[in-house]
Amino acid sequence: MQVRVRFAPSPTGPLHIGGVRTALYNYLFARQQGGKMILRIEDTDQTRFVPGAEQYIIEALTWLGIEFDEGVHIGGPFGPYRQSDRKPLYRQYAEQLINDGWAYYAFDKPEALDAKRKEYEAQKKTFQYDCTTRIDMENSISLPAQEVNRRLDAGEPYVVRFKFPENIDITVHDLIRGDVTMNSRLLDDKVLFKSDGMPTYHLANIVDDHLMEISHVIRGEEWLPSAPLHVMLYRAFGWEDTMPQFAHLPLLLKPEGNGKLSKRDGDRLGFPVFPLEWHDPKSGEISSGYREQGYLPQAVVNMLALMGWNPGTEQEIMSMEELIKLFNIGHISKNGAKFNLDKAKWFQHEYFQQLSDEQVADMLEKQLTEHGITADRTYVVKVAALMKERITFPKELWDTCSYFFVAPTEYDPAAIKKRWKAGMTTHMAKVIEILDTVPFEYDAIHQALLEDYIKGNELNMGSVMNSLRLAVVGKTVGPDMLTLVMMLGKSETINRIQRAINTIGEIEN
RNA sequence: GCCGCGUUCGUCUAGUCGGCCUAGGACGUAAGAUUUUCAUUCUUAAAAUCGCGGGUUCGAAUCCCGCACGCGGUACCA
Repeated sequence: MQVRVRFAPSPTGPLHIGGVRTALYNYLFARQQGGKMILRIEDTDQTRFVPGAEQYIIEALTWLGIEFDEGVHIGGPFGPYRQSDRKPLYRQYAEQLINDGWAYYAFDKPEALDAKRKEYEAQKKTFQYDCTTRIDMENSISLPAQEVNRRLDAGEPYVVRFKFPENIDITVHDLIRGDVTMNSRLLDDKVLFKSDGMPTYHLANIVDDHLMEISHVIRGEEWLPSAPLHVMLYRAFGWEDTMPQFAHLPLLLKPEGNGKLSKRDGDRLGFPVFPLEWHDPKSGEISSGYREQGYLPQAVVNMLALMGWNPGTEQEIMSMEELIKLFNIGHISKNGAKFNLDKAKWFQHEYFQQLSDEQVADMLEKQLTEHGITADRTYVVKVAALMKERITFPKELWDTCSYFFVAPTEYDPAAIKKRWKAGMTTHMAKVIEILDTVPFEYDAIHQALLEDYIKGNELNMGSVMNSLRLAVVGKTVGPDMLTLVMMLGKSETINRIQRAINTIGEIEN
């Protein structure tokens, strides 16, 4: 049997990171099984449509390297792949269910249903449209056939509801959780077909999954409660023998406390919950994205893959290719996972280190341009190589290595206090003298400055070298001091030291 | 309320049909080593009486029952 899986988001806004994980798991499974990955847009709720959301979804998954074989953006033999484009298709299936006694027309107005719910609520009960209450409502079961036909002919709005059998156990076999059984008595007669002529999710997803020959439905746990309905639908249509297998994924939880990860949490705790930055077309609100924060797509993929799944070994760093090889549904965990920012950063750091010097140089060059600086490519690459291991995000580049390109204009007061001791101006003047007289080569300077001058005079290595660093860099962080001096060149280094001597001056302590 | 799912170090988790678990790894944390500084790297440590209570068994994190807690669902939303 050909494995065919689908990712079926609703274009109601930016794709949530939990949705991204669902897409990823579908993708990994499809690739590993040599199957097909399909993108289907579930836009049956026209009131929730958000412009740009569909494009966002495609762009986000493309950025992450999650590719499709068929879908709304590339077509395929089972199209169309947007449910609104399949609208004419669904009515006949709803009618088929009615004709076979699996569904019925219901004419209840939304206000009438609301009133009913309130009435029940007043008695501390919950109204449910089911086998015990449908006889009291306005539908083709409670109303005489004549009346039903009259209303239909008169064009009265109606919905189609599923007619759950009264008391049967329905078992859903879930690949992650095993058998889950629910009794039909507790399930309500869900609306299958809405009065606006569109199907609900329940009808559309069964019809489409069947027509598109989907073999495995891998989706979020929030669908588990309605899975029995879906199983019943397959049964009602007579498609049970080709029904897809189900796997309900655990939820992604917020980092603190409990509950589903939401947009708010991300903004509050300083990490994105969306793959890409999102500009809300209505409110104008901007939500940050992993891409814009500088996360590498491989890092996001790797991190997401391990939130709810593991390869069964202790390996944690895995490329997409390895994930595809190693992925298996059996190792998906049952419990929800809390998002952990530190771990996300760790993955990012790991993948950032795998970048080539050239790639980091590209990032750095872009930032230099923003600061109006042009520099020699070879020099930029050298800086990139030196700085790479010290940072996690591209945006840290400029802040941590600007001194390679511009002289410091101020000196860290804390560092002055700690390192610039009495007599330091004399030592710095001596450093200038050494740089000026000794051949400007790493080993020669090293010998003259570190060995002969500092060690020879039993000076404090930490103090002198850090003061030198303070003078040249402006603060006491950075790569190997002499490497830096060699890169800056003789005159630039001397100028910087001289300026520091003039600016900081002699300290008495 | 009702229904369903879940519950192992702070976090992600290993643990697949009971014994090799005096519960392993990773992130984070702490200490140390290396380094002229920072970062990296390396070493070590602390950290879960396996939600609680009962069983079953020679033996349970692993099986059964009850309870608690958390989450999800309970829309003409997906």
